[in-house]
Amino acid sequence: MVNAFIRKLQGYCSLDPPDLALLERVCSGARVVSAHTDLIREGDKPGPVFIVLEGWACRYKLLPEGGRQITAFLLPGDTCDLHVSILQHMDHSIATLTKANVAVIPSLLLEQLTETHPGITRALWWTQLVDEAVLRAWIVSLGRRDAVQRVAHLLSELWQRALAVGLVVDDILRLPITQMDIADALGLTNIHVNRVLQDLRHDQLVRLDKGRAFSVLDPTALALRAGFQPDYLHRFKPRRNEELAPCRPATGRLGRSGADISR
Amino acid sequence: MVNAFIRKLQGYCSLDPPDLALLERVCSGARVVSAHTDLIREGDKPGPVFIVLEGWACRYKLLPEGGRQITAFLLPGDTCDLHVSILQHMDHSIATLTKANVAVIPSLLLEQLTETHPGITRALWWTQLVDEAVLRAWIVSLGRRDAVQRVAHLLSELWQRALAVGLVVDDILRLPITQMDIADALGLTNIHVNRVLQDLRHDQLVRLDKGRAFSVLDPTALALRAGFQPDYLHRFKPRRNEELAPCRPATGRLGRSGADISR
DNA sequence: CGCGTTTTTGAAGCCCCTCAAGTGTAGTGG
DNA sequence: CCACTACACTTGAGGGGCTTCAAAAACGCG
Repeated sequence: MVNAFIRKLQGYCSLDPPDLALLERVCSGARVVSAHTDLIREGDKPGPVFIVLEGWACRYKLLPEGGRQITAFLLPGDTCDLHVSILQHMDHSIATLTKANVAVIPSLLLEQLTETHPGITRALWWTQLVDEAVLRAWIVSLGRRDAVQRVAHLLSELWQRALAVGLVVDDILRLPITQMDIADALGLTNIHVNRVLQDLRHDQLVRLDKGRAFSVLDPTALALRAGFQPDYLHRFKPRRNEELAPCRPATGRLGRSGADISR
Repeated sequence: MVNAFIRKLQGYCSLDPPDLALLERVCSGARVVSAHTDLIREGDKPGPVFIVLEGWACRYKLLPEGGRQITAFLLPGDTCDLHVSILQHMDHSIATLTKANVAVIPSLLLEQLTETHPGITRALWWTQLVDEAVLRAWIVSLGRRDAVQRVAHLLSELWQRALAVGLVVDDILRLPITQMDIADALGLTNIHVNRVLQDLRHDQLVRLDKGRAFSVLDPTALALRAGFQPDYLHRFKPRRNEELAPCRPATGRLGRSGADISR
């Protein structure tokens, strides 16, 4: 089976066979990292670029008061930023949530790679734009959705992203994360996340499995509940659950047209 | 006076005189846009790249139910993403908040520019990394800070960014935005923002001026109230208010070291 | 089996929202 | 100059969603 990183990139762009082979080789030197291990910490000098090949990780920031806010989940195929190395220090930490298989690419190597392979460069740009779009969607959830919608939206997003890298098997996505992780991602308490999940379970949208992992049962109904519109993930390859049609939001206060601005 | 965009880039990197002249020329064809005008809308096909030279703008998303969530404020010197043009459609809208002066750069021109001028390219990478860091800080605010801290943090961030482009005059930063805008940015109601601002005014941290604009009076105390740590803005040029020393947050649950991962 | 972690349940309370009204300010036109 | 309008800001009362605190049950791993 092709690795998750390549599989994800192919969801955005068509890559030439030579590019594919090159990426395959670059990722070959992966190493296993146990669960709950920091790959890099806030304040550290940025080092190599990480690519998660198996397992789950997250970006997070700690508050002076002791709280933790997760700002992104990294699934297999996800990377940390391309150009972090030009910064003096990390402004957030990255840690594994489960045992993970992580490719470690020297930033210099990646730089050379992008300079000589425009196809790969373009695919990486795409992933970065999607990462930013995900951050914005995260903000919308935290700012304007209630707890049920937040959980449903997060699960819907993870479902779509998991589909893209083949993490959904038998129509089931197993989430190897705790309710505490979800709470820290959504700005809630684990207690309230628990109650929300009970609601969703009662409505047959998710299920709690053995082994501290729950599954998404009905992604369509879940997306409906969340007000989830998958456009922002910017995938162009056909995906399942196409019935989640993008709906244009009602026009708001800022109604004046700016069409003439562009030209 | 040099334009805000160039001034901002110089806060990150040293640019050669020829690069400066080139940027100056690229920005010369700016146009005036009246307040509350969409530069581009969610769903639109991405067009040219905008650079705000004067005035304020914001990125925002509308919800199906009608709410608005602002995900970023664009100050003079700020741009929209470099590579948006490779996406099929915008996942968010960008609108002016005040009357603004906006440079409109064809994406093709910008592409050529970056291919031939590595210094400019590097500076633009930097701004993009900072934009992402700002998004993450935004998430932390929405997820883990109460209303007073959120407002104080936003004002502190805007203060620092305004300093970088010379928007702070006589130790005063005028914010030409409404309390509604702040509310839509912070996931609050305008009513509650109003009460929070009254608290901050009572403590002599901000002031309400004539002409629907308020000023930051005591940025140091404000930053203290917010738990604001300016590191994430990644500026290397000396800035004022250096007394806001970055403090390393307490180590959290994810304590295991991953130092050995990097090499 | 035993212990740490995670999940679950209950009760009390607070932060912020909703609804509703009222005040102030700027701009417009008679 | 003053009505008239539109918009932003302000104030109050009541309610709900989520938190905090506390403890028990369930699970998983050595």
